[in-house]
Amino acid sequence: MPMLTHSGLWYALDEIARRNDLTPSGLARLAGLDSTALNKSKRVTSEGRLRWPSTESVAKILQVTGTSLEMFSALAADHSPRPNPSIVTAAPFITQVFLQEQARQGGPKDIQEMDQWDHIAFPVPHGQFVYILEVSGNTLEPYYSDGDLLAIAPEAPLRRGDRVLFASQDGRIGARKLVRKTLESYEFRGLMPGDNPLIMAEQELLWVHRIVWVSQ
DNA sequence: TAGAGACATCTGAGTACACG
DNA sequence: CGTGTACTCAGATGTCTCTA
Repeated sequence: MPMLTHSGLWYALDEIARRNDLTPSGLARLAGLDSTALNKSKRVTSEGRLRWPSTESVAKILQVTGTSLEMFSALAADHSPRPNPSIVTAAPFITQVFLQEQARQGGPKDIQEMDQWDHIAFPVPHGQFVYILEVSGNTLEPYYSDGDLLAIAPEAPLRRGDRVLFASQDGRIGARKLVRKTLESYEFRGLMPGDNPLIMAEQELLWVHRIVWVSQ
């Protein structure tokens, strides 16, 4: 169960502003709050104590932007810290368009062998190989939007509740939460409560990789 | 538009007390 | 003894104002 963290909550509010083409000040005004209510300076006191927006303020922001509580929770959870992160200085950096093209061609099965892409720095669990996927288009919405970066650990063991990225034999790329895996199939759910389950046979899938980090 | 300080207002924990 | 209510007050959040 993801925790609602201070950074995650403020990240979610910033993301809601960004997705509505607003600055934090603009979002605050739109919600009927003081324009400085979402200032960076109002998030931590001069003594270093974390400040949290009231539930009333959050409710107003969700209402005026038409953002569901589920979406807000998902945004905040996406920014929750992973346990024992370490800084990986380099990882293959590929686009969703490229990944989809590879999936249509029946691959790639072993992304770790790819090394001709850009590299960036980001935090991931220690010692795991990862690659960075830049989301393009709207095929992963509402979970991930154009320009989001996902760190994918293709060799990480899959566990119940993991967020995963998968490629189907017909070239589709999808993001879901893994509910269970049997010998013959995978059962997924959407990242939002109430999303319909998705059951895919093992032979329908090219690969299923664990999402270990998200930067939006 | 954002940052920062001062101040107003609100919230909730703690406490005391009454009542069944 | 358990529960409900009223009160106090420290701390937290929101607003105002000024500056950059």
